Amino acid sequence: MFERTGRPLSPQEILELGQNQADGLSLPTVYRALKAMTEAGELTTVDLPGQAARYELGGLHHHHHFLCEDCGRLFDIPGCPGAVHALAPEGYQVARHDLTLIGSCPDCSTP
Amino acid sequence: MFERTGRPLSPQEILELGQNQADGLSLPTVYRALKAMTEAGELTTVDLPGQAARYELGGLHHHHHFLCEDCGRLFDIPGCPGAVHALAPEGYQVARHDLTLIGSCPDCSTP
DNA sequence: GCTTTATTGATAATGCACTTGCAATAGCAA
DNA sequence: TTGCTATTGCAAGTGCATTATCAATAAAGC
Repeated sequence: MFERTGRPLSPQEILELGQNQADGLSLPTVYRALKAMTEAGELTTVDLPGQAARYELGGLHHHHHFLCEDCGRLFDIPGCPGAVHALAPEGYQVARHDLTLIGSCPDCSTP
Repeated sequence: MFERTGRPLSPQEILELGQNQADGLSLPTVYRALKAMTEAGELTTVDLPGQAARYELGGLHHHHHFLCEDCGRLFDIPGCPGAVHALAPEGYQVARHDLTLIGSCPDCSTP
């Protein structure tokens, strides 16, 4: 019950991975484990619009995500354009930000 | 039935605005109008994770959004850090990107 | 003024992600 | 092995945004 694939996984993906790995695994069990691990700080949540949330290991460096429109997978991408907070107009206090690149991953862009 | 408040509105917000403006307005009507106007290209959709979608006028310049965690409202912010696409690692083809700043709007940060 | 058509509102239904209740199973100590 | 506790799977249930249904009302045409 550990996710080391290097990219954020959705509950469905976790379910399928778990089922492939010999043990039968059910969706409620996935959600129960995710909830427990998130509360324990081991995982963090990555929310996407209109889709199920993804989960990745907590304590990672600040980074952003790449969403492949073809396969629906989400990837971590390192780095961050520094000037982001300066975009906020006068009076807006920025606590954090969220950047997602959308396109095709290597697997899907070179068929 | 036109939204010129200068920021993206959720169906709920549109409903409340419409109801305040003399006419009784119902949620199905809001969704019907939004669907028609979106298909006609007059509106574009702004999806947020875990929340109802927002709608804003189509044909605006490239811009991003600011989400106030206190009041839940979404605002337009001009500009864009140019170097965004360069963040993608080798092999990832970026079609577009999505940047959201999260924090407190002027109304909420100075009570 | 009266019939036909379109639009609206109220309500119920759908789809989806996620959660819960509960019986069955696994793990483990004695 | 026996009995107890914790975890699991299954199936049903929640909550929410969105959509369909359909009668009623408003607008348009005659």
